[in-house]
Amino acid sequence: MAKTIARTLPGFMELLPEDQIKFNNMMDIIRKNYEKAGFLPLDTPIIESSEVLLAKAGGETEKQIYRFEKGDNDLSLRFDLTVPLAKYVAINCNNLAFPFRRYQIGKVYRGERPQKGRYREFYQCDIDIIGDGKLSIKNEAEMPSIIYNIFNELGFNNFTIHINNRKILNGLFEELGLTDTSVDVMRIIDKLDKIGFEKVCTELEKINISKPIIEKIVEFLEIQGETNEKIEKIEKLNINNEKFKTGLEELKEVIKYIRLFKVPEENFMIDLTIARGLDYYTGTVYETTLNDYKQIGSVCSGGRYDNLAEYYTDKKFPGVGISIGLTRLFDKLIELDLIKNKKTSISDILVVPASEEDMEYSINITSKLRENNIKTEVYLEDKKLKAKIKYADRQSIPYIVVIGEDERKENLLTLKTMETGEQEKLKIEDIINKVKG
RNA sequence: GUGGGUGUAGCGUAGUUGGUUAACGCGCCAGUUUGUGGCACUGGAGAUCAUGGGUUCGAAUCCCUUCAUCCACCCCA
Repeated sequence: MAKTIARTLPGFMELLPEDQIKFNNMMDIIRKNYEKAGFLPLDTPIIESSEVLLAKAGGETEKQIYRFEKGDNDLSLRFDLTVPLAKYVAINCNNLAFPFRRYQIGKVYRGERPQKGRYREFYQCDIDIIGDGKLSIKNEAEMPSIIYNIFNELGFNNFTIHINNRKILNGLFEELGLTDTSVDVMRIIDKLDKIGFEKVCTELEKINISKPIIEKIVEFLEIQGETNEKIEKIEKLNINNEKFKTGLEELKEVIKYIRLFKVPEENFMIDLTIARGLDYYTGTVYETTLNDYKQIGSVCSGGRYDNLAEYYTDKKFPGVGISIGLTRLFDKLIELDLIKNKKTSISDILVVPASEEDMEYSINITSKLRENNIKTEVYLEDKKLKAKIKYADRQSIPYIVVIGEDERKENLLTLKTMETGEQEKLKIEDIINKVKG
């Protein structure tokens, strides 16, 4: 029979068990930290009606969304977790306690040309806090503290959470008379870390921004110093624009509470150059970089938005959220060989019957070990002993228990530590203690 | 959507002034070792050189087609 060529679509991540274990470990850390801060789990369907997903029409999402028909239904795969959240809140707002703190970890889909670090299916790990009508700005300070805890636990210490407030930039643009082009200007500024000041200026010239104004923008973006210094310098500019002033006040308050949430000074900074491409952010915005690996780009981004569910309801739901693009993050970390090889096996012990006669006894031992919460596998195939041991080696299982005629007669088990090759005959209780310890 | 690169065993590559049986490393399987994995040694399996066509006495190598894939831009996580 002619066989079909087995292949995985480009842009889809598929891992070997060893890497999948590492991936799951990262996801567990993220989930644990989200729950530690009191966020509630949420899962929504991967498929939604196109009407709902595309309520906010236009632009890139429409181009990149996977859309299809099944019968008369016009369906789409979700391209982020925020839009489904908006729908969910609009439907369930009467049954939710506000502020609603939810986390969601799930796959999202984007039909783009795949390339380095860009996937068509990838995991997003989101948290959002949604207010009913109002939401305190203090929530915007809590987000960085959660980011801090996660990246700390993931084993990075040299990372920076960049913080800015969109109102500051928008206010500045207003003051400079750039109302029509502010979105474009924002997008160009967002590329600063990638293409540098010179090219940003060229790009700005291209969209007909005059040189004196470009100079003013650059001058503003180049403000340097420690957090408090920066705030002072911004204040000294005496820009008399309401939006700008509000933004600055908000930024000051967020900084104050970030400190209260115990984010160390070296792990956050005011960064006037981050703008974020997405248009729905209205206030505070965040990006997080690993400073030793800046080429990765932002590993966790988010911000404040004023009206989450505006396309589904008249009620106002302001919110703040962040998202970790886990698939891309993992991909980069693997590429840079940055994931510490803690443990790549699932089982702690492989029970190895020396021959078929030892099978019954071995299965009993396996059950006992499992009853004691030890992750245990038993090798059931009729193969040579060396093949059985090789299996444990391949799976990086740290211990094997060999059971043969001698062991059964003596009522002792041979425990072999794979890494050192040492082996000793022990009672099952001793093995349980040793492996657990 | 725009522009560029690349397709040779499972993976990574060598082989291009066209010349017999396509080479190497890793991996895989077996044996040396019938109660012991990694290391070493020995042997083995595995490739219609992406596809279709053309040029030629002769094509992995030159030309064209198609397909696949990668990178960059756009945009984003």
